[in-house]
Order: sequence, then structure tokens, then C-alpha cells
Amino acid sequence: MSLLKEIESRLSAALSSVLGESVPAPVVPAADLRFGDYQSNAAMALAKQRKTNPRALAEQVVEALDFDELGTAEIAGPGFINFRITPATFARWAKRQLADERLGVPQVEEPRTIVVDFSAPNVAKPMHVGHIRSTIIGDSLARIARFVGHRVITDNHIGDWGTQFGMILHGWKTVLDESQLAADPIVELVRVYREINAAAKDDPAVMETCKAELVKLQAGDEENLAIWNRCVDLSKEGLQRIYDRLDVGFDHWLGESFYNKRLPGLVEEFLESGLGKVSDGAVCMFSSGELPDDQDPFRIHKEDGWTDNPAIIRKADGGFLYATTDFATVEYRIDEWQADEIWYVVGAPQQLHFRQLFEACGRWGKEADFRHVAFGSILGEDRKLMKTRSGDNVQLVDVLDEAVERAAKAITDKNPDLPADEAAEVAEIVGLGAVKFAELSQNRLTDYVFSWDRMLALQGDTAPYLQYSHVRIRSIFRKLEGDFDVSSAEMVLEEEAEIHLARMLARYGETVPSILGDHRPNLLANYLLELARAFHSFFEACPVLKAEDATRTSRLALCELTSRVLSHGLGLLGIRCPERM
RNA sequence: GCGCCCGUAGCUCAGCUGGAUAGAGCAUCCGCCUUCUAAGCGGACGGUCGCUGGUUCGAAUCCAGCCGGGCGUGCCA
Repeated sequence: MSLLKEIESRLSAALSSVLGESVPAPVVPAADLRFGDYQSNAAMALAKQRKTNPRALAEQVVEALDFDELGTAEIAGPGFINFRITPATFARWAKRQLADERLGVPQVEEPRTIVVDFSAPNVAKPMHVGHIRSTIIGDSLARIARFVGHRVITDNHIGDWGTQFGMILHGWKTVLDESQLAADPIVELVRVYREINAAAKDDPAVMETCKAELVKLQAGDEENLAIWNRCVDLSKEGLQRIYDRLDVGFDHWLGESFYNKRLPGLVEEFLESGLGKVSDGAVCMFSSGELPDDQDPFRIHKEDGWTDNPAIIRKADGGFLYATTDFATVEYRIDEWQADEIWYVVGAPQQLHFRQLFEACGRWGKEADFRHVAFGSILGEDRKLMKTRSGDNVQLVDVLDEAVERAAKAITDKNPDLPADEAAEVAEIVGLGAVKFAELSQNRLTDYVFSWDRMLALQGDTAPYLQYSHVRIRSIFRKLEGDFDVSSAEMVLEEEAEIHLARMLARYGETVPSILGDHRPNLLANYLLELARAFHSFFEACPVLKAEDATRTSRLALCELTSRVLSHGLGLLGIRCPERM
């Protein structure tokens, strides 16, 4: 149980004894340390409901509260209850946390099966910076959900059956350079795609040829199928290299093509059940459930915009769309995997699509907790959306390479004694950490303008700042002579800096579970920054190795705990910690 | 037109279900390495939280209306 939960349960007990009924008693970390460590405004909220005096109620509650061995509770202002935790309590909790493999993070009582759908790049197209948000946020959420005890299934729903294959097939047959393909398949595939894409833009005839190739593929043409297979395999290998580098893994790679065979039957079922309606030759799922007609005020007017936006699942020409695949995917995940929840880590612009999908699934009888974990767009220098199709986007590999390069430079600057092979390894950890953290430390819904300096910053509120505190700790232990038994160490907290460090450490157990409430890894990132700040202050103010006896032991234990929490927290964000840097 | 998102310090952003004097980082300025790694620490400067109303003991947070920006809105994904 986290310290916060402990306080909540005691407060709740006091409230029930005063009010004669069980009521929730939310407690939060105090906004300002002058008010104490934790605070609750439960008395004010409850007094409002009951139309009684909040201060008087707070007084009764504090009277009934059993808080003695934790610290003190006092009333302030209109009825806040402020909790001040004693250093001895923090010391006790730190010791307990140190002995706990879970570092004070509770497990969920009712584990759920959660499918996390993220990354989902298109094959035979470059991964650009736009893909990083889904990949990094999704991976982190999956790690966190898994750690708190859920059954998590990660699925990379790759775009391996889209219309882009018309272009690739045509390009493969006309402009492919086999030697380049052998040398670097992804680069060559991308080149082919771009060339044909550009040609198709200028020349409608090329576009027609592409469409024809796509139709042949979908009809099962052997040659095209063989080419398609090679493309997908080559692309997957290329993608896998990036995922390996990012330390991102998937339980499944069930892309669009996996659901192909299911699509025609699915649409027929929807038509039979009446969920799908034919409109202008296309099969549609209307969010109202009804087909608009001429007399219907909800009729769609192209000029005025739409009042009912249908998800189209079969085009007038008989083709299927990604919405169709999404229905098939939901069916599979619920029927085969028994998913209780499905999280789609996909950009905010697709919110309408998901609203339609979730609504329709409800009517279809596919019950699950659907979540669109939306995120904001990455904008170009002109503050406009980075175009996915133009291909002139900053590529993900380039960002990663640049990040590692800058980290390597910083290492040569700051720690020239590090052996070359270790320096290279550290540069990789630090550079990639910086990129990931830049993404994870921000509210996922915020749009931002892509900037190298911003994404690759190594100072201030960055991953290197966190990694550096870990490094400082490891350095202490390297210089420590003799054995140090963490498990038996007693904590004694006297200096303000060490008390504050322990205070921050105690919050780990309450921070981690809070992330999943709204799927916001940035809460963890922000917490870790605060923790690292507390550590750096402690490091400057409190000598460890030079301290004496009990103080030394206690500080060593505090360092060990800090280093564990930091590396664990970073681990949940998918970021590693070097020993030196 | 309709729907969704956003507007907080010079810049980039936090601010959790409404809570006390709105916080970080960057930039600028001033201090701190003969002591555990200065990718650091301490301090200063910097804000009518887009505007106007409303709800209430209390609003950056909730509601309404404006202003400004972005995205989406039937056969792309």
C-alpha cells in the first residue's frame, strides 16, 4: 500500500465514524510543502453536500483520526486537512520500499486483458518522426499496464495491404534496381514508392496502371502476390531493426492482410443483420443506425456538411476499406484473445473514425472497453501538419542517429576517459533516451513543432538528467569500500534534502497506478524529474561516503533506493540507465 | 455549417477528478568544482492563465458566448 492510500484509509475511517457511513476520502500530495506533505479537502466537499460547516466537520474528523505514528494532521483555511509526515515515517517507508521488489507499487486487484494497438506503420514506406509518438507512448503504456498486473497483448497492426501496393507493384516491375534492393531493401523500396507516387500525381495513366496492379493483387494474381510477399518480408526486417534499437517489442504483428479473407463475409453479415446499409452503392455503418432518406432531416448534404457520418465498409466498386479491417480486428481480438479492453494509440485526427467504430461495435454486440488513446500532431517548421505522403519528412532513423551522435559528442566533452566501446554504448542509451523522453514528458494531446534541438536536448528536463542522477549514485557505490548490506540498513533522516528525497520516493507507489487513469505517461516522466531534482539537491547537500556511521548507512540505502526507483521508472518508459556517462 | 482539440513567463511546455501566494526547462544575469561525475547545485529576473459572463466559500481547471489557431467531416489510411 502506498503512503497516500494509507492516509486515505485512515481518513476514510475517521470520516465514517463521524458521519456514520462509509465515504471516499481523496488525499493528494500537498501543493506546497508549507501546508504539509499531503492534504485533503474531503471535509469541505462533504460539508457542502450536507450543508454543514466545513471547518467544524474537519475538526470532528481530525479528532477521530488515528494518525499518531505517521505524523500530524491539522486544519487550515476553510477546512483543508493537512497531513505532515514525520521524518521517522518516511524513513520507515523507505526501508519498506527498499525491501519490496515492486518498490511500493501495488498490483491491480482485478487484472484485465488489454490489447494495445500501437505503432502500426505502413510497410514499404519510411518510418518518419510522425510514427514515434504512437510507438513510444504505446510501448510505455503497455509496459506500465503489464507491471501493475494486467494481461497485456501488444499488436502491431501494420499497413500491409493498403492502396500503396498498387504503386509499389508497378514500380517493382518498371523502375526497381535489384542491386540497390540487395544493398538496402528499405531505401530502395522507399525510392521506388516515391518515384511512382510522384509520377502518378502528374500522370493519370500511371495512376490507372497502379490501380490495375492493386486489383490484380487483390484478385490473387500469383506474380503480384509473390512480389507483395517479398516486400512485406523486407519491410518487416527493416522495421524490426528500428524496433530493436528502440527496445520496443510486440506479441503479434497482425496487419491488415491478416483479416483480408474475413472482410467479404463480415460485410454480408452486417447487411443481413441490418447494421450495414447500402447508400449510393456503398455499404455504410451509420452512427444513428438508420439510413438517411430524402425526408429525413438527418439526410446528408455535401454542401452543408454532415449530421450523420457513416463509416464506409465497402466501396461502391466492391473494395474494402480500413474501417472494414478494423471491425474484423475487433472481432478477432475479442473472440480469440478475450480482450476486456482495446487501446488504440493513434493520432487525434482519427477520433471520428474511432467514435464510429466504437459506436458500431456496441450495436454489433462486441463488448469491450474501447479507448482511443489519441495524441497530437507533429508539425513542420511552418506550423502545418507534416505530410505523411510527401515523403520529405524527417525520417526516424535520422533522428535516432543524430541523437546518438550528439550524445557521443557530449560524452567526449564531459567524460573523455570513458573507454571507446563503453562510450558508444552509453551514447546509444543516452541519445535514444533523450528522444523517447522528449515525447513521453509531454502531454500526449499537445501538438508540437518538430525541432532537432528540442527533441535532442541533453540538459534540463531530459532523460540524461535522470540518467545522470543514476550515474552519480553508481559512482558512489563504485567508490564504496567493503560490503554494504542494503536489506539490514536502518534509515535516519535529518537533513531537509534527505527528508525531501524520501518524501519523493514514497510517491512512486502512488504515481505509477495513476498513469493508467487517463493513459498519460507524462505523469511518470514529471514525477521522475522531481525525484531526480530531489536527488541532485541531496547529492550536493549531503555527503554520503564521508558521513559517519548511521548517517552513512542510511544515506547509502537512500541512494540505492533512489537508483532503483529511477531505473525502474525509466524502464517503464522504455528508457535504459547507463552505469557511467 | 457541424464535430473534436488547442490558446498559461521572451521561447518550449507541466498543472491529476475545481483548492491555498499558478510551476518546470531553455534563454538572460549573479554565485558554487583541492571533497562521492558541474549533463549538476543555489539564487535573481520573468505571468491581467486568449476575452467576457456564469456556477461557488473557492475557477487556469467546470458551464455559456465570443476571438484566434489546428484537425476532421462518404467511397485514402
